[in-house]
Amino acid sequence: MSVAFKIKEVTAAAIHQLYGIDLQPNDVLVNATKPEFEGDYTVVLFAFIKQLKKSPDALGQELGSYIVAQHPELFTAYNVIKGFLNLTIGDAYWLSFIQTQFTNEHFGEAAFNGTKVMVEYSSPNTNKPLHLGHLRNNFLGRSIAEILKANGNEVAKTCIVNDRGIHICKSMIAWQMFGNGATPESTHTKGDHFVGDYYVKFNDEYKRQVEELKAQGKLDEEAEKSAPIMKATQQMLLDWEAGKPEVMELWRNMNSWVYAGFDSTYKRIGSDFDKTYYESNTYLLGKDLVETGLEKGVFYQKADGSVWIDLTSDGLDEKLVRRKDGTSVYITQDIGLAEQKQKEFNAKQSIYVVGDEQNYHFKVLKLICQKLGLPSADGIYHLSYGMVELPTGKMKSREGTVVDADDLVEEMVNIARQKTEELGKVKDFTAEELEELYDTIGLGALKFFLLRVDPKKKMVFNPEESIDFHGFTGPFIQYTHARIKSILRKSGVGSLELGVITEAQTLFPLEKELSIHLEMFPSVLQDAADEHDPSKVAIYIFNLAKTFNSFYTEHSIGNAENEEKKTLRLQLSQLTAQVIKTGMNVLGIRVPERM
RNA sequence: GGACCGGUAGCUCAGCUGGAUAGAGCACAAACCUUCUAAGUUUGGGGUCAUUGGUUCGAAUCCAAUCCGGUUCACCA
Repeated sequence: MSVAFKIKEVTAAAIHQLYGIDLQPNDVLVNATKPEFEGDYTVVLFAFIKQLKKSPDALGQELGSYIVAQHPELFTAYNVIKGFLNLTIGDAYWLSFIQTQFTNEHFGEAAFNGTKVMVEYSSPNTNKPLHLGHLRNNFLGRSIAEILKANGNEVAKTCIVNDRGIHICKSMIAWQMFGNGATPESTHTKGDHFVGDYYVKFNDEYKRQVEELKAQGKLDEEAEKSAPIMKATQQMLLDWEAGKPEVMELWRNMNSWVYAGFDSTYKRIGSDFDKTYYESNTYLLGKDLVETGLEKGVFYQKADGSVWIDLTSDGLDEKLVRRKDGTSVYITQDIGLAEQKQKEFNAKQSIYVVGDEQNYHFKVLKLICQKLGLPSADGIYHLSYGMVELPTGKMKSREGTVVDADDLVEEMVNIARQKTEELGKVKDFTAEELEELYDTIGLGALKFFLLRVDPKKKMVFNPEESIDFHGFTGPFIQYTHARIKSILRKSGVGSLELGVITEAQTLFPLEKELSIHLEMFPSVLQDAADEHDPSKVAIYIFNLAKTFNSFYTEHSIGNAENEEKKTLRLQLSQLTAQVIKTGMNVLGIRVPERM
């Protein structure tokens, strides 16, 4: 349990004892004490003064003296300023904390709690390669899965591949028209890029045909509808649904190229899945649930045969769940898939990592599942994240303003290579070790950049300015880790064989500050899981690294004033490195031993 | 038009269950490597927290209105 929470408990208990008022620990507001005041943690008293009819100062004095007297093992002093009760934690507490945790490689992680959670993420279309937006999705999904694991959950990662539909047929048609039998192998192109190029070709040709028809005097809408290439694409979708052999073969071929491309990108960025669903297998799911819904009176049928649900009483609209031709729509498939996943995994919570433009969709999905009384309903959680935008606005594939995932990863790794070479600190590394280091740093910079921002918020990426390697960045934290490891190596101690601190000693401010930061780690991990927000971890780790670097600059570790101090500082360093490693790992970022 | 999200330093972002003088990083100006990794540290300048009103001991945070930006409300997925 964290000290901050203990203070809440102790304060609530004290108020109960002294004034007979029952409080929950979380009714007590506890903050870190501002640096300009004496103390470590501050209890904010204003909330209680009305109820207790006491002046803030009197209440603070009474509470402070009571709490300190009751818990001498924890507190050594208090002071009251205005309505703030500042408490000082004794050095003995921090020393004991460091002493008991510095060898704990799982510090911060919770014990297995038996809860099953599903995380669905990535979910690409097979008509074009991954871009920066997908990277945010993949990093978020992977990270939230790791954060949940660290909090004791059993996590299953899933992916739904959107491998069918009109957009896939567009690439297929364009390949038939312009491909001349080319393949990724024959053109030495990565499969997903190869197929994506035909998607672009489709759009170019389509635009050309529309212009041509308009020049012949047709109206916009008519031209768009009657363009031969669009008609051919629509026919192809019908042929696909009918299972026409040559269309199926082309479809399988093109998808296999895309999958090969995706696989190599996934491998590089560290995305993996316990189970992959393909929409071509799941798009018919949910049909039986439409019948169920009709029987239960949750859905209703219109005169033309289409089936709807009326959500106006929930403040939403009417929503179609089955077309008049009897085919199902997106939401119906999703309901069906939710049920299928529920049957397969029986998870308590099912997290969907999907962009915020689908907020409405997931609201509706959950609502419909609840109205149908499905077991999956209450576990549905939409982890909604904002778009990654360019300074000029949204990325648009049609306007060529998309930041390609593979290109960006490559660029980041190249920058890492260049900077590492300039600094020249790892000249003795083998070629393989160097490549691994460049990957670690380049991808670390990229992942940290995308994860350090609150997922809910949209964010801006400027391709003109490369992602930084200084300050609030992945490499800064990786560097701090490598630096600590270097110190530990030079001090000639193995990780588990540091001495015992026996004497009570006085902590310097930065030693204490570092201890306080370290002690917060478990509650930060828990908070990140509760909020589904990896940025909490990113921000925390950054502040920890910054605190360590100040501590490092101020105090010598290997040549400390005496053996006691040396032992303490080595233990502090060791635990800091451990927390950085665990924290970065849940973000999906590796930390090097040297850089 | 309805619903939802956002607007904090030149830029990118924290802070939002109301609490002490609103914080980081980048950029800018300067200082610090014969001793543990300078991808570092320290210092400085930089703010009408979109606007207006309200709630109260106290508002960047809550409420209302307004302005600006975004998303969504498809027999697309």
